[in-house]
Amino acid sequence: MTGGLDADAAAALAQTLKALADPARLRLLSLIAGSSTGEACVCDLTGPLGLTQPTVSHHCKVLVDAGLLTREKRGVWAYYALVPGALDNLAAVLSATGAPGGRTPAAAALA
Amino acid sequence: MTGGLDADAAAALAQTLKALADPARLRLLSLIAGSSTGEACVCDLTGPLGLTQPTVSHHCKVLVDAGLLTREKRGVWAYYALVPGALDNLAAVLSATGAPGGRTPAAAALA
DNA sequence: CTGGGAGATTGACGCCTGTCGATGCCTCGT
DNA sequence: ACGAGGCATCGACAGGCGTCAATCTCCCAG
Repeated sequence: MTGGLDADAAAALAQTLKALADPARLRLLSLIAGSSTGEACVCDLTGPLGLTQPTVSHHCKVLVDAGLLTREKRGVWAYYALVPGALDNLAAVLSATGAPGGRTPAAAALA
Repeated sequence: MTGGLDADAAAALAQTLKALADPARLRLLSLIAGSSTGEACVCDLTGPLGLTQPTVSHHCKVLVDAGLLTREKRGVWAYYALVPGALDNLAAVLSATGAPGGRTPAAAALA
C-alpha cells in the first residue's frame, strides 16, 4: 500500500477540515441548516452569532470557498445555503481514513 | 428548536476538528491505520512524514488529547493506535449537523 | 436622480499554532 | 553501574487566522 494519504491529498482534506474547525462557522452552518427555508442572509446571522457583519461575511466566504455553502444574491440580500451532500462526503472520507484497509473511495470527490 | 448548536457544543466540536485539520496529523492517522499491526511508534513515523521527532511527538500528543489516539509505552518505544469508532463518531456528528432536523445524537459522545 | 441599506473588501491588531534545536527523563543492554 | 537510544518537554521563531472599525460597491425605493 501507499502507507496512507499522500501529501497533497492530506493537504486538500486538511483545508476542508480547517474551514469547519471554527465554532463560529459550525454555528453558522447549523443555523442555515436549521432554517425553515434552508437558507439565510447575513443580516439574519449576525444576531445569533454575536459577531459583526464583516466577520460573518468573512466566514461565509471561507465556507463557500471550501465548497460547503452556496451564495445566491437576490436583490439586496445574499442568501447562503449549504451544499447537499458536502458534509456527508466529508464524513465518508473520515470514516474511510480510519478504516484498516485505508481505502478512500470518496476522497476523489473532494478534488 | 434552538436555532443550531449552542456555543459550547460548537466549541467542543471545533476543537476536535481542529485536531484533524492538519496535513501532518491526517497523514499520521493514515499511517497508523494502515500499519499491519494497527499501531506505530514515533521512530517509524518521522521518516514518512519528513518531520523531526519532537514535531511528530507533539502531533501525537494533540491527537491523544483529542481522543483520537491512544498511547501505550512498551519498553523504550511508545506505540500509538487509533481509538476505534472515534472517527465514525465524528463523521456521524458532521452528517447530523447538515441534516434539516438538526438532531445530533452522537454529539454527546464527544463530551 | 437621489438617498438609504445590505453586503463585500481593506487594513490592522492580537492570539494561536506548526516547526525546529536543545535538553531532560527513562528504559534496556552490556 | 554505566552508556546508549527512544521519547517527551522547553524555549523560540515564523506564519496563519479570527476579529473588528472604516470604507467601498451595488441595488432598490421614492
